[in-house]
Amino acid sequence: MQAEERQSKIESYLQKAEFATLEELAQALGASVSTIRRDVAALEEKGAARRTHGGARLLQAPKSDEYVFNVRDTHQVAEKEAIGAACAALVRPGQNVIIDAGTTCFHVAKRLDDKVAQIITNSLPVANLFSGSNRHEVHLSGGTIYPRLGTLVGPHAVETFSRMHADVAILSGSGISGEGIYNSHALLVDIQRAMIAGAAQVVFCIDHTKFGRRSTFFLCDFADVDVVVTDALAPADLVQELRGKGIEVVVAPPLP
Amino acid sequence: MQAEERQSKIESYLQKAEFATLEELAQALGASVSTIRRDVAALEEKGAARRTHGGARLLQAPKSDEYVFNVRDTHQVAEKEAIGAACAALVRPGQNVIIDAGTTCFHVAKRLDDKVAQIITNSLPVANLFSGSNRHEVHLSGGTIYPRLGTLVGPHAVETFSRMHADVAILSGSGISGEGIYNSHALLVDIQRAMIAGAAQVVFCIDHTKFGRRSTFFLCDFADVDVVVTDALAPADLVQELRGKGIEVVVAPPLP
DNA sequence: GTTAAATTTGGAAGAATGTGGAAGATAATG
DNA sequence: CATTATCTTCCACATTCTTCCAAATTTAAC
Repeated sequence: MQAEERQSKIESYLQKAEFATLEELAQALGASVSTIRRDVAALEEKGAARRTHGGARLLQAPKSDEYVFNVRDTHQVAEKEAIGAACAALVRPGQNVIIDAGTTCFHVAKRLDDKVAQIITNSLPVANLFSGSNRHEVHLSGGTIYPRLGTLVGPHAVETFSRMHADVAILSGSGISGEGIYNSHALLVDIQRAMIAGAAQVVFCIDHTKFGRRSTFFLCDFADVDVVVTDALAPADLVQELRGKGIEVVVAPPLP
Repeated sequence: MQAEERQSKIESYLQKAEFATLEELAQALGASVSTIRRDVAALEEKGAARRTHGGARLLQAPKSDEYVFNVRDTHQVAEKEAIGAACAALVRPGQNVIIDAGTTCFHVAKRLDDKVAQIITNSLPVANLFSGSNRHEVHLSGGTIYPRLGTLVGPHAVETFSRMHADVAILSGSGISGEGIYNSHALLVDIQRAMIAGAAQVVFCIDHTKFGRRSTFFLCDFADVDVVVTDALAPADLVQELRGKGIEVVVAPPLP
């Protein structure tokens, strides 16, 4: 195996795990501890990881903070809370909703309260949020847990959504441009497409930092989208452009 | 485990518990009190926690959005912990296991550590337990959350298990008599039957208070059961009777 | 296609650091 | 004030790091 390939595998291992011992990495990649040590040193040099005694740790939050489920480390909390409140206000009492994984959608879930009775999600944090409540019926998709993010992924998850239907689907993405909406995780794209197909109304919650950005995977174009909820800092020209395409754009006012 | 990882785990433990004794942390993380003391000192240095006599406390009030599950639990804790340890000892490294919902099985899960790589469950607490670990692949069944218990039930859950296979299934019940094993929740019985059908070896963890009791629903007879794990207070005559039927009965010694 | 140079890899020896426990000092509790 | 628990400080031991070297692999040259 090439050194570069190994290093990129170490990176993605750390993306998932946050920490890893050299021993662990050596075993996972089939290389010696010495080699891994050198690789980790190179990654540190490059600024991609930090060396610790006995291992390595992720230096910075993974490239898309969107799916990291640690509220402490999240950015744009105020904006996301505002978006959460505005988006929850769009939901009419009694509707059943699909809620995507990710911090932005989690903030919507927090604001839903007793408005909705049925919730369908692939997010462990959302499931935990409602798990104690007997006023909600929560359907959790099956699937494999993506570590650290608490998101259920894989074919089971896709299948669940392709067989369920809801009045509203609340989703998020990691980029939005004139062409459509993007996401940075390949595993999530299939799931989100199934969510979109299964919902009568599709709402995307996207904070201003994602505007004008295209990330790795194209998710859908605007024909599939009914509403976009964003915050007050979203660029006015792009908002205007979206409205021109017939999308309802809700700009969430900052919360007091 | 490396120092940084341990410290980060201490942080998230404190997020859940707000306060923790060093003893408690040492036990939860499998390190000595001395080491934990040093870690907590480092966290204080960093400004992430505050040292107190005998333990550590969170600096700021816990964020309500944290990914939460209960650290402390219910009745017969000592017995359940003993059963958990004894049952986990039965699992051979590298096997993949199905884990049932319920507190007894949760204690087994806590003791599995790195022994198993693949875990299949319908329990939210078990899923949360492993959700941060990169060393485990956790498959969560789909289904509807049964509120109080954090258990996934319903046709989706049954279907998941009827399509998956494992080396060992670890289950619990609410009653055991000469005829077989019982459970008090109708919704769980179908799921447990699917778990049994999908596993090469079936292990039941049943504490002594359940012996000689029959509860509402008959789950299975002893033809389906390979091993029963119970605690030292289980009535000797019933244990003998089970052994007479060819069941391997493991009586867990009390933990020191 | 073969040989030589350069690079990468895996491992070993001593240095550095982390870990667990013990003894006495200090603080909490009744 | 006596008793218990916890803290500090220290030490032996274990793990990991650095540095070096030989073998293996890749690249370059002929």
